[in-house]
Amino acid sequence: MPYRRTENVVRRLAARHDAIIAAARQIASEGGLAAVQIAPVAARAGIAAGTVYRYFPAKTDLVAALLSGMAEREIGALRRAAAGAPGPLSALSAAIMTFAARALRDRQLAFAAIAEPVDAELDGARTAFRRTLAAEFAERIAAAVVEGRLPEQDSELAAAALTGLLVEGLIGPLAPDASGREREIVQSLTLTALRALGVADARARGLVVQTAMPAGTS
Amino acid sequence: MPYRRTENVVRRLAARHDAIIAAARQIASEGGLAAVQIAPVAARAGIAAGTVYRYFPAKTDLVAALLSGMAEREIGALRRAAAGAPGPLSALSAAIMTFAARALRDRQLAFAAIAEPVDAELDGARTAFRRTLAAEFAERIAAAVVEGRLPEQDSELAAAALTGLLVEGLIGPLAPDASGREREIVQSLTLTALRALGVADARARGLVVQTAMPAGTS
DNA sequence: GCTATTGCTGAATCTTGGTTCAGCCTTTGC
DNA sequence: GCAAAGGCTGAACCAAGATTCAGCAATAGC
Repeated sequence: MPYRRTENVVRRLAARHDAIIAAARQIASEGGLAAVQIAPVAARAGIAAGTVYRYFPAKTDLVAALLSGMAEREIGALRRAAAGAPGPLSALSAAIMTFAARALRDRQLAFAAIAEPVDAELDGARTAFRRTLAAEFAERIAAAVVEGRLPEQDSELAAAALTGLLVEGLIGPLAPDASGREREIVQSLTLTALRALGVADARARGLVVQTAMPAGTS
Repeated sequence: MPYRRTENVVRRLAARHDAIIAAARQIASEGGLAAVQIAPVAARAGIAAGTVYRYFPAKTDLVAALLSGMAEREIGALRRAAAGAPGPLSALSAAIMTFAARALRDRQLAFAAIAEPVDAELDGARTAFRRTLAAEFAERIAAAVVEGRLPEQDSELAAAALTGLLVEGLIGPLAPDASGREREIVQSLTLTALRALGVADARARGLVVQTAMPAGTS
């Protein structure tokens, strides 16, 4: 019984799996989710179209893998940003600003992941992303409410509204052209977002200023 | 030269034109924009599929007609609601509440018109709707800012954010189930929206209370 | 080098749904 | 009732793109 799937092969398979997702991400970043088609992804990954199906049972699964990976990194970034904050309110503020800044950094990709119109099958994967994001916000809102730093409110509803506010203001079709004034937009929108949640004087409290447009990776 | 397109025929043609749009609206209201397909629309309108193309050059045009009609009615409703208000702030508040209440009344249709994922061709028609709505809000925000009733802000950006806030809170995939508590959600979201724009004490000022969930038509 | 096993290829197939059009039907004006 | 001019029909056509699969290639173990 020759051929026993050696360590070597396993590594190669895993690498290819990741290469496919990476190719999909690149393409999404350039042309949106609509451009994520099997043939181009395969071409970019340097394999044949049929091979994709040895790694993902259907295109939906590929997209789901791509998006869940992104969601994970995104949530991680929010948490890291919030972790250093002294209180629930500044943690929330940091999370909001981080999300905003990152979304503007790769707007096309963010649009693809969150807002771009796609057909129903893919939308499931997409909604999961949105839901994850909103859940993260909801938790922080609830925490701030409990500690009396925010007025009483339905944290789920508020988180949904917050997500919509940020998405539409940053990356939706109505969002203004941000090139060159990213920082201004991030600050302005964060201010609006915090006001929506019930922070009357975010600026005065120094919740909005301490930002740096991250330019790094991940 | 017989057949001269009599008044009678013209009426019938116009009626059929409207019937097609009406059929499309019904179907969208039941199954979303994705369900608006030529064959079902034709069937519901009582005509053959090919006939639709005698009235609309392409499906996109049918959808555009449907949406622009809806947008017109929607904007009209907002304006009527705002017209009776004593000042720019209460006009804005009335517009927001009206939009929210109407959206919840036919959520599926509102979702189809504003938020449902669709493919790119249709999205143009859809974005127009959204843009119209945001423009209406932007104007009212700008007016309130000029009169010093709202803090200085970029009214375009604020309007985009406001639209996103309302859409996601009311009809997007993250929106909570509203059945039975429409009024509560409308009020809560309006409060949040007004806070976002810089109204610290909307409730105290009586900007949020005077509502009636409209149950009528149009 | 040989063979069993697995991986890869990419052209052919399928599916979905918009769009077309040759032929039939209806209306008009006489 | 008749001819001309549209209008209507719906089956056939087409395009896009996901998915399949028979044949070829590579690898492991000997």
